[in-house]
Amino acid sequence: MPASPASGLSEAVLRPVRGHHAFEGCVEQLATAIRLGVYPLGSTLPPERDLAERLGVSRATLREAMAALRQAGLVETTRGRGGGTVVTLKPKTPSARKALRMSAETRADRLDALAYRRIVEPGAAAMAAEQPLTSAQVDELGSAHEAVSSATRPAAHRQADSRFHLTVAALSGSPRLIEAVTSVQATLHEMLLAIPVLDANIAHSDRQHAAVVRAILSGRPDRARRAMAEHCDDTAALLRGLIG
Amino acid sequence: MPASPASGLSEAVLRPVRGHHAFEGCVEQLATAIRLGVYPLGSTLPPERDLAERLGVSRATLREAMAALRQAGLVETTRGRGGGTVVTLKPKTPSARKALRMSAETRADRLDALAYRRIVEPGAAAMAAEQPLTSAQVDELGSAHEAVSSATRPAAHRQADSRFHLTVAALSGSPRLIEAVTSVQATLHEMLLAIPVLDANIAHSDRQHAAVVRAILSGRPDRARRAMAEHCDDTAALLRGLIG
DNA sequence: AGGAATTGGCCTGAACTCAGACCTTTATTG
DNA sequence: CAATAAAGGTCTGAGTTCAGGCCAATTCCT
Repeated sequence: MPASPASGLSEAVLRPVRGHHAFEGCVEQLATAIRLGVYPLGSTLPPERDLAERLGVSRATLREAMAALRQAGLVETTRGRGGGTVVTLKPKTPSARKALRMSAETRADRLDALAYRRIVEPGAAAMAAEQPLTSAQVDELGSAHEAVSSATRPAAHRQADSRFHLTVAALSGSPRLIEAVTSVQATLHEMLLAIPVLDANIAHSDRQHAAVVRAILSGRPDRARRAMAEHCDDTAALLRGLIG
Repeated sequence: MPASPASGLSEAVLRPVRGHHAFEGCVEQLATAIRLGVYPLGSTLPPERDLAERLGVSRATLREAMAALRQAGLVETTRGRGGGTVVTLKPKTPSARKALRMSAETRADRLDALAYRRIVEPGAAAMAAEQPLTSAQVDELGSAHEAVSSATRPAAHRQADSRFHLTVAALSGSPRLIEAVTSVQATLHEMLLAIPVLDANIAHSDRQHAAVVRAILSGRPDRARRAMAEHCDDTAALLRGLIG
């Protein structure tokens, strides 16, 4: 052995130090947040200076990203006090179109996202159930859940669903988990846009959401984990049919 | 409320698009890999061109990072065919020193790492147990485990332990999980260096490792998850005492 | 009405990063 | 011994990003 490390660890452990240019990363994060409904239609994004700081990027770079979003029609900007950047993107309606053209890499990445989700989202639910929640947090969870079950149009339902999952993750209080769930939801969202919405699936999904909420509110980590795991499994089964 | 999104999701979801400069990121990843034992003392790192590509960085940038590692005494470089960069850092011996001076942020981050670990490592173990393993992978797992239990000096034991956990993660086959475990092990490693090594702890830990290995080799995901969860809990208990 | 505050728009010089070509050193191979 | 291959060492010009200050528009407060 030529002094190189024994195993394949080397290949597995080293990861790109940063995938793309800074402004592309900003575009991606903001566009994802908008599409997932973190910033719903009509809401105003935080001021540029705040966003830049939060994204760890200079204002110049952030503004490049904003320009891209503007040009892509996701947002509109007005100046002056009380002005800002408002979301104008209408959520897309899921449909069963071109779900087929997919490179092997994309396919593998999506399967990985499903497997990863199966681990982090139940974990997040369990952790949320362990936390002592403030009444504001209880309200947030309640309204996030309410928004999903009362959404009528498929597009709105899709966004509300993402928001619900992100809300659960946020309740866990773990920055690492929140990031994990956010990135996994971004991938998931893309996949879900490619399948038609069936009422039966929605009703089923809502029941599972309700079970998760109950478990979290009553402080039962294990039950929350199992409920979320089941939910992930069912969604994954639906999606795996699509992509593989 | 001024049209800004209702919840605290906004603050939670947006994360720095990249923490630092590219070359700092490279230094960090390589130094971590070396300290965790991915590249043990005396081994040769991959050629610069390979490393640069794997880290997604230009060779110029990678070389800056290498220069930093060289200056810090972690590696030495020789030219010509068969040359390269070899690891010269001797693993540090754990000891109970200055574990006290710690900012509130650091403390919170470490607690988060422990909580996150409790979710991702058991998940990785379960996933590894689900995979059909090649005989090469079986060997890798075996020798990683063997290295831990047969290590005599505390410093070597520490590295072997990290390698063991990374190996389990690598067997899961999920890039996202591997990254999660790597980053969590980096933080954990720092913490573990600050506590003294007790033979009783090591023996206990080794028994748990063995249980994890058995469960993975016999293809029992649930058992693997529980075994790893128990192991994480015990380590965490040890560490939480240290950091408050 | 007038001033203060908030917000996006813009500019500049310095620092960082990239891609790729080319050079030098050293070991292997024929 | 000469040729080749494999590795690190160096250079250059272009593109990105940064920090921070200043400007312009608009609303809020007195």
